[in-house]
Order: sequence, then C-alpha cells, then structure tokens
Amino acid sequence: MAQASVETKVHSAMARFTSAEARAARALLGDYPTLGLAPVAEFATRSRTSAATVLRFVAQLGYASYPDFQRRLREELSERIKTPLEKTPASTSKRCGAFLPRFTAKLVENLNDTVMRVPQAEFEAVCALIADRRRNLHVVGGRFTDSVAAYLAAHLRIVRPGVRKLEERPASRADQQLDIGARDTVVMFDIRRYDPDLERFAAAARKRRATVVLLTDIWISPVARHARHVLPCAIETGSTWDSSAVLFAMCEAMIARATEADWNAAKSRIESAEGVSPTSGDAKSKKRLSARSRGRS
Amino acid sequence: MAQASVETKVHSAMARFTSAEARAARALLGDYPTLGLAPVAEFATRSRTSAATVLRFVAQLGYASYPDFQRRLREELSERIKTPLEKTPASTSKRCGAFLPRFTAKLVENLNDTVMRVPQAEFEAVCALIADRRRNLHVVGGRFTDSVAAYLAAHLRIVRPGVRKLEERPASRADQQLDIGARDTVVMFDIRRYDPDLERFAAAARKRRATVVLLTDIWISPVARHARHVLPCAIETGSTWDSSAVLFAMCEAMIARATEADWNAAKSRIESAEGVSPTSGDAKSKKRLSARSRGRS
DNA sequence: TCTTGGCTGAAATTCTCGTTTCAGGATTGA
DNA sequence: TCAATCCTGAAACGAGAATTTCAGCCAAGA
Repeated sequence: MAQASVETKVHSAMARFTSAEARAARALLGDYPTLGLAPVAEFATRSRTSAATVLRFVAQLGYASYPDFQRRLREELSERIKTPLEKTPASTSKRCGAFLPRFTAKLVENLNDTVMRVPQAEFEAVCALIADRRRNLHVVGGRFTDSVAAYLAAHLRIVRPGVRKLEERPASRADQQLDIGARDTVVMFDIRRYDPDLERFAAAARKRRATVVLLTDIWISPVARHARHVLPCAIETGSTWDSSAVLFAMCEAMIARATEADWNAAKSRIESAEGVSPTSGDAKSKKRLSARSRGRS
Repeated sequence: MAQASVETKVHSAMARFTSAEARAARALLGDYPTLGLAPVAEFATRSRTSAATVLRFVAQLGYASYPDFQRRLREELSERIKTPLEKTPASTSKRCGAFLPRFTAKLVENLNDTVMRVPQAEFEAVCALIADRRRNLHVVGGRFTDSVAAYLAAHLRIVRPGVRKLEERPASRADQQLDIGARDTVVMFDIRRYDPDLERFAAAARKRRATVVLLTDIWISPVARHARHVLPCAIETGSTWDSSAVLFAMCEAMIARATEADWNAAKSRIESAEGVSPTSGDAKSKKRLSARSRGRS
C-alpha cells in the first residue's frame, strides 16, 4: 500500500492506543480532518487530553512529527476535494470495483427502487397504524426475516406499549395467534421463498378482525391476500442470497416516523428506558493487555 | 453579516490586491482551502511569493493574524464536511420531500460514507476469517444490534458449521464465553452508547486467544482495543435513533462474500438445508464447540 | 534622466508552538 | 498486599513559526 489514509491508520491502530490516546483518536474521527489541522494545544483541549498525549497519538500512527502528520492530512484533503462529484463509490465501482462497493451499489439501487414503488400514503398509513397505542401490535417474521421482525419489535417496544414479537417456530405461532384480537395490528414479513404457514397465519389473523400489514418482495407474497397494507421491497443482489436490507431500512424508517409522530408520548418512555441501560460512552479500560512496543527508528 | 466565507472575501477583495498578493489569492483559490492551512512558508513557496506577501494578503482580507485566518478556514471546513451531499436519485428530495425518501437518502449517504471508510483489505480479511471453517465462530450483539447479530449468525450457519450466536443477556454471556477457544473467531457488534459489558467480554475473548472482529460506529467502541479487525459504520439519521442499517448491509455483504469465497463447500450445505428447519443445525455446532474448547488454551 | 512612491522579499526579531522530561498516579502481576 | 510497570499531564525547553524591518527594485511622472 502506497499511501494509507490517516483515517484508515487510526482505525487499524485503534487497538494499540491507550485510553487517553483513544480519546484523542475518537475526537479526531468525530471532526475529521479538521481537528488534526488545529494546533496541538487545541487538539488536546478538544479531546480532553494533554498536548503530550496528542503527540504520542500521532507518533503511534507512525508520523515523524505533528507537522508531518498535518501535511498528510492536507494532502488527503486536497485529493478528496479535487473530485467531489466522482466520489460516489456506487458510481465509480459498479462494473469492476471491489466487492464491497459493488454490493453496496446494488443495495442503494434496491433502496431507490423501493422508495419509488411505495406510495407515500401507504407508508404513512402504516406508520400511523404502528404508532397507534390503542391497538396491540404483533410482529411476525419468516425464516430469513425473523431477525428483522425482532429488530422492529425491539425498538417499537421502547416507543410504545403492547408490542409482541411472535416466535419463529410455526408450531408455537399457532398458539400465539389466539392472543390476537379485533382492532389489533399484525406486521408480517415474508419474502421468497414464501412460507405457506405465514399465509395461514395471516388468514387467521384477518378472521379475528386484525389489520394485517405486510412487508414483502416485489413479487408479493400470497400473504398479501389477507393484508390491508403491502409494502413491496426490492431484494435482489445478484448473488446467492436475497437481501433483507431494504426490509430492515424500511423498518428503521417506520420506527423513526412512528417515534416522531407521537414524540411526547414516546419521549418519556425512551428516557425511562435509557436510565436502565448501561451508560458509558467513555468507559476507561481497566486492562493493560500487553506492553506496547514503541520507539522504532 | 454573520460570517462571510473566506472564499467570498477573497473574491470581493480581488480588485484591491497588488500583483504578488493576487498571485497568492489565485493559488489559494486553486487549492482551497488546503493551501491556507499550510504554514506561511509553504503558502509562499507554492504561490511563488514570499512569506511577507502572504501575510499582507491575509491582513488585506481583514484577519488579525495568520493563525486567525487559519482558524476561520478550519471552522468553515468543519461545517462543509458535515454535508458532503452525494448526489443520488433519492437525495434530490432531501430537503423538503416526504419522510421515506428523505430517510432513505440519509441511509444511502451512510452507506457511501462507510464504503469510503472501510479499507478493502480490512473487509476482505474479515470475510476470509468468517469463511474459515477451521475456526469456530461466535457472534455477539449489543442492546440494539442483537437482531443484526442474529441475522448474521442465521445465515452463516447455513453456509458453514461451527457458528454460534451468543445470548443477549450479559449474565448468560459470561458462561458462554467459556466455550471460546484459541483460534476461534468472535464477531462483535457495538454501537453507541457502548456496552461496557461487551468490552469485558472482548477482553476475555482475546485472553483466550480468539480473534475478535468488531462492527461499530465511526466513533469506535472501546471494544476496538481488543479487536484484530474493526469495521466502522456510519449510523447517523438525524432522528432520535441511530441506524443499524449499515451494519446490517455490511453483514449481508460479508455473508455474500463468504459464500462466494467457498462456493462449492457452501453449496451442498445450502441445498441440504433448504428442506430442514433452521434450528436443527444448532445442536451439531454446539457439540463441535465444546469439544474444541477443551483442547487448547 | 532623475525622482518619487510603493511593492517586494531577505533577513532579523519575537514569540508561539511542538517536543521532551519527569514525577505522580494508576494498573497489573506476584 | 507490595513492587514493578506503564500511563498521564504539567512544566521546561528549544525549534521553528509568524511577524516586522528595511534595502532594493520597478513603474510612472516630471
């Protein structure tokens, strides 16, 4: 590698840093590359360390001096600014690039496809349903979408009461469907290959007068027959696997929308949940695993 | 006027400049703002003037001193970097559009950010590790990333043997870490606010000579201290919640890559798994895991 | 041509900034 | 628990930065 970017170096050296150095590293990444272009004293203040620590941090990265480090930052900056338009990795590397950019480009395409496909009114209607606290909410996933369902349920549970994630195994779903009542909402996930069991489940839910929302692929799962709202997502990747990333993204959008829709109510719930959760953005490491080898020549 | 940008000031003062000053101005505009962040001497050389001229140029712009001028440049840079504005079909409606397109545009931005940040070699190294069947694989998620971890584990389990997803509760994780052996791989997820428990877990894993891979946000979880490989992901959405979508996408990319890397081996597994329920692979892998962990230290 | 006024950059000066040192404090291993 | 080791930041130090000075230079007008 001719020129590893400073940022890359920081990432790969992260493990070697002591806790004060890591604080400097994080501060730099948080305001990159600007903070590194400031004088040492300012860097130190803003990362709540000392000048000496910043110098050690820079040395650890392999630069001969602070000015040397800054020169590198400026060089990078020039390069980056020079090509502001062609920088989209999606466009540059679609045909022949590395795996990750290529794959990502496909996902972006899927996202755009999906956004075009889903009518705004439909999306808003679904969000409103999901945010409605008077309705209990049941979330059901298929074989490959179970974790996505879990993610949706986990977040909505923080925002509002009455959220339940149904178990994955079809056998236990049969029992659980007894809990579904009229005026409840059921969010289902089903992408190919479609699960016949889910269709039965959806039929039963509708019979109980629940409102069914379906997230599926663009070929539309048979569950749609029983659903009030359908959100079709693009899932193709060109590889062995279909992608659930768009379903996941859709869920995040729904969560965000539902939270924002009823902010005051959600806020207090979120805050009380925060209190329980572990806090420590800046946990100091209690361990020194090994002596660092410093001082090369 | 609140704060005229430096560039604007240069333009409007252009008439007042003497010829040497104008040379300095043109040089700055030609490599903006980088050249201004360099020391006076370098600015002078690269604009073929003298240090004194550069100082006069800066004074002419109305700045009290050269450092003062630089501070302004840095402030601008911070602001500007914050909105890199990649142009994507979805992002046309970023400002005022409907919720879903706006949200999606943000995710696309995050994806692009992340792809730029992650070195190709790092990604490939991680995929190779994950695909390596000689190593058992343990997957651990944090509070908000548990479902993402589950998704990764569920798919990898189809591709290869020896995959285990650890439970969410820290208490049970403590027991489970006993199964981690030397030459195992541990994939961890930790985004802010970071879970101090996960750092302890990572430290323990490393002590057992396992190789730790971390998926985190761009501010880098303290877990990184113990990790061999770190994949930093952009997670900001501008809303209440951080987004795990990029983590999810990264997982899909890893899954796709790992599958493709060892296609023949994966193929037969996938085919035989098609008919079988997803839970049945689990018993087998548990056996492998405990057998393995007794052997080495 | 000579003079004047002002621009320019080399060199001197000043002082800020980067660097090093060291002692106190924290952590680890015995 | 105690010693050994390592991390950390305050302060001293020295290098190199910004700034100022000034003599030379050029252009324009007499």
